[in-house]
Amino acid sequence: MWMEIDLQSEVPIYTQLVDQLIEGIASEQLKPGDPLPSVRSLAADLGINLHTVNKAYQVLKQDGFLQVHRKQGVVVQPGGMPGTDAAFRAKLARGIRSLAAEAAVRGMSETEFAEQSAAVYRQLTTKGEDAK
Amino acid sequence: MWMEIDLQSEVPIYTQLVDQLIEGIASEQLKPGDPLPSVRSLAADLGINLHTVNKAYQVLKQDGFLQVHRKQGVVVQPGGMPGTDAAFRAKLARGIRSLAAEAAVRGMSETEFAEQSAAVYRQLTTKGEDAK
Amino acid sequence: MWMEIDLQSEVPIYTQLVDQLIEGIASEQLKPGDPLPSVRSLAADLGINLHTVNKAYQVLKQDGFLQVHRKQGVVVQPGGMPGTDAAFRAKLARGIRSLAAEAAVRGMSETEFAEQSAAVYRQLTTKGEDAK
Amino acid sequence: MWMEIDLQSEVPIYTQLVDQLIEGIASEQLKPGDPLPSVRSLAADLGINLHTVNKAYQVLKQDGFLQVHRKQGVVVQPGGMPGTDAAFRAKLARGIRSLAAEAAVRGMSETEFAEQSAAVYRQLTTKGEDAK
DNA sequence: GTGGTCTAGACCACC
DNA sequence: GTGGTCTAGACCACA
Repeated sequence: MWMEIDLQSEVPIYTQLVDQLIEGIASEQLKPGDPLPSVRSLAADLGINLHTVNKAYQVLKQDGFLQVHRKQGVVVQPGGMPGTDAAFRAKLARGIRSLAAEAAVRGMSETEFAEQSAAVYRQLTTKGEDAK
Repeated sequence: MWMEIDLQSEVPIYTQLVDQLIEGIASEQLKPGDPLPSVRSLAADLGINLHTVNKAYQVLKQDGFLQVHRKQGVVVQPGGMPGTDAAFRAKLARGIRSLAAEAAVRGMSETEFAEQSAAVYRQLTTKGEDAK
Repeated sequence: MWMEIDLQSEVPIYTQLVDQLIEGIASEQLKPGDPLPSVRSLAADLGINLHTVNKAYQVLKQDGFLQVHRKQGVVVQPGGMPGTDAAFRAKLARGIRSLAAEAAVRGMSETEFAEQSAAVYRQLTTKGEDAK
Repeated sequence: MWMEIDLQSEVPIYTQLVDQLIEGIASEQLKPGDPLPSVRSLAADLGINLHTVNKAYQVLKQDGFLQVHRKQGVVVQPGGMPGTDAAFRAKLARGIRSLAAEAAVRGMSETEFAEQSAAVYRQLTTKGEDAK
């Protein structure tokens, strides 16, 4: 598996997992319908507890990014991803505001900030190209 | 004081304080050298614990946004704000990556995302105009 | 066969089967004495496991809705259905209580709830009319 | 605490907790803003694990029935309960359909069924009167 | 073998 | 003291 966990990080392990799985979908390394490793095998691969993996899967299921089948395991949501609903836009605005404020204080200009945002977005969504 | 605390939020109170103080500096409602309320008075104003305010001030001092004098109290860093050092750029990239990935998955385009970033930045830095 | 299985559902497949067979009897699409498909053929039709179909049949046999003959196969109970015994009334009360409580909390009135119950009952028992 | 857990039941403990808490709100034994016991104390009271209590609280928080504060613990949602949204109406219809089908098969009439529904609803919402 | 549930015990951040 | 997170190990229902 192409995931990496930083056990020393202050950000919870399950959150790291959630982020990386979303990035995997964004970069099309994970496509709708693709199967994901079972909680047990992924936990073993990463050297963490299966409950931690399970929590990440539950969060993503809750948000509509994954489906958990009774027996076949976990798959990437096949029928289209959830859109930019109000909850997400609020979350996005909050996240950007916090980052933008500190960037502004540290002297980064509006265009620099916007370009940085665009650059990170582009890098993410074209990461999958390397794998081809 | 123009700060608002959401006790129900999942984000720690001291973090909300830190964010709002940084936003205050970004919008120039707080200028270099400006005095900040004492730990005691701010805590009383907001109805929160002394330790919580103190922690926020310590974090901001640590990052170089504030100066804490034993006797004269707390002031906004008078000698220029810290710049965009490597640590910040890393933190910024991480923050944006997480947001950008979810935005991409939810169908938001690169330009939409960049424009949203610019819009939030602009709104922040021009908020102070109202107060004039 | 007119049954539909939702593999993504959180409710077990065998429970979905049980429910739909009971609904079939309620709507008189299945009448006392009617033969049911063999475990093998139904499993094949629905693309599920033999054991799953078998478990559903066993549950229904246990409750007295079906008769399972070693050789002749499975038939809908010919000699009258079981009545509203104490066990069922308890199960019914438990089920309704859980639904009614959430309905009440969400602001649905008693009459609304009762009418919804009646409406669903009526829809079920008249569904068979279409097939005629 | 007025809750009772049946460890032998096939229904998960956390689900029993969820149901009873919703019933408590429906009967106004729990009013908006009321504090709930901490996960630790409730777990100790009921003789179960704190994680089990926590799961119940998380489910109810997710559905908007509870708020979890950082430190004051858990309280009943003060600002109005969630309404009868599409998700709930679907869940309600599914639940009633399953019960109504079996009731019909067992010979319970539509009016009996509707009256039983109304009776259970009324008993729930007037239970709080006893406590007065 | 899969996820779901439960237990037990631990450490941490927050306040 | 509160909830949040993580680990470890267990049993069960489902398929």
